[in-house]
Amino acid sequence: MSEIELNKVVPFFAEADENLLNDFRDNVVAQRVKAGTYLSMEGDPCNYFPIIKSGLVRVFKLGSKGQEMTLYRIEPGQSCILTISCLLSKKTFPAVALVEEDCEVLLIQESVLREWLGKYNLWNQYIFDYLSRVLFNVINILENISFKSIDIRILEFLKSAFIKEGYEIQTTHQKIAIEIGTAREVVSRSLKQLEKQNILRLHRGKIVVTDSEKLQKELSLLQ
Amino acid sequence: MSEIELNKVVPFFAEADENLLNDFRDNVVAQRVKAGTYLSMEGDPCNYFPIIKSGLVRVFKLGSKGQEMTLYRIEPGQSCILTISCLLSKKTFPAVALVEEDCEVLLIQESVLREWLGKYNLWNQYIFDYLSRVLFNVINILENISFKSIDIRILEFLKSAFIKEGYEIQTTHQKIAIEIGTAREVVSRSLKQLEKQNILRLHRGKIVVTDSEKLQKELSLLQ
DNA sequence: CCTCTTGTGTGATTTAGTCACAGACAATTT
DNA sequence: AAATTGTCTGTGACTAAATCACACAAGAGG
Repeated sequence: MSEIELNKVVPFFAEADENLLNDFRDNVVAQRVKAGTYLSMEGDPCNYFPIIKSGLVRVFKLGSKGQEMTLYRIEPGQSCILTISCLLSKKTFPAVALVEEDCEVLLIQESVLREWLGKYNLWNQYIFDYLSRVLFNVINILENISFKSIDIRILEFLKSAFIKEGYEIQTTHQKIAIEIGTAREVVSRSLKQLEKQNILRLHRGKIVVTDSEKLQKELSLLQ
Repeated sequence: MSEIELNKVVPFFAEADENLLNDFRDNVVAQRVKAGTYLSMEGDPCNYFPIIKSGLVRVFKLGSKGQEMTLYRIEPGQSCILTISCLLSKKTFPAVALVEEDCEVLLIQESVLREWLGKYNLWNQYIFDYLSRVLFNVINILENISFKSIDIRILEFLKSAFIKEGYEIQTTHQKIAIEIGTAREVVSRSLKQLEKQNILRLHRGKIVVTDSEKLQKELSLLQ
């Protein structure tokens, strides 16, 4: 893997010295993984530490009746922080990691990871940074679930989806349910209400925002 | 502070070298804090990194209507991992830290913390360890809230309280509610049911377990 | 013994989650 | 073009949990 390529994928390599770069090149195994495959299931032992070079992975909790609760996503340049925690504390993986978009994954062996943690401070920082980011994220999810109403959570989801995708939001009610941690029917009913308020129009696999200001107003009204 | 004292408080100092120990002695400020004081509130900036030498601190999320949701507790030898994350990522504290039992707190300045992270690997490990422990804990709370019924969560609380305290559990319904993240009335009603099943007897500020086997049986029946 | 604070009990109501289906839409096959 | 299939959406009925609004009880301190 060329140096230029590395820099693009993992930002912190821009600051890395020769030793770390060489070490990285020598010890990393690249692998392609198709969308739909499970990188790990609840209870799996962790042997390799993965960095996502391209693609998208969703990490979520699975309930006994198939309910899902998204914890975080891994984007290019990021890594699965739960895997690191598991590797270092010798626990098993406490969630499910599912590839959402075809991935190129860089794998690093446990022993190598440990060695690098002792050797390279930059490496420590990189991992530390993601670990606290995920912790903040999970605490935020906990806050949403504990203290905010379904209506607010759906409006917030729509708002951020609107910012990312624009007026046409490509998603299903089921997918929204998984993101905000509730049941599909609940999402359907709440969306129907918003349609009656002329904030949006519902279609199969698509939501069209018709009045983004009203959406914003409704949100600030409720919270 | 003597070396012997340090070892007792923070286990990893047993393995520390002279440099770290000296550095620690030179840069740490000890402070006493009374039960009931708030170490930090939501949105506070973090300036010092605290290690709890004695006492007990509860870190929790506070909802808009005063609802509380315990995230984790800090026991002697442990530190407030959220504070570290905040210090290093320059975010504000995302929760409330309340002293439950009188504390002796060791304070370390941000600049010193950063220096040590670069210098001492043991120090990195210590922080890393707590960070992932809290992350696992918060994910576990999330799982409980999302997927488990109130009855199960109360039975699990009682089980672990029984293991810690024995047949007489000194607590209030409100405190249980805060621990498992629900409302006081919900706890009262569920406990009343358990009393009707002759699993326990309710008193003011105290719950007496009368049939621990039945408690265990009920728990395995439900989950 | 009275007063005040803190803790508990309970009905009524609202919100959210679960269960059980009925259709609806779109892609593919016949 | 019609039939088949899988996925997505809508909705009523029911259950679980949270919220609201009190009444009352127990114990601490004067």
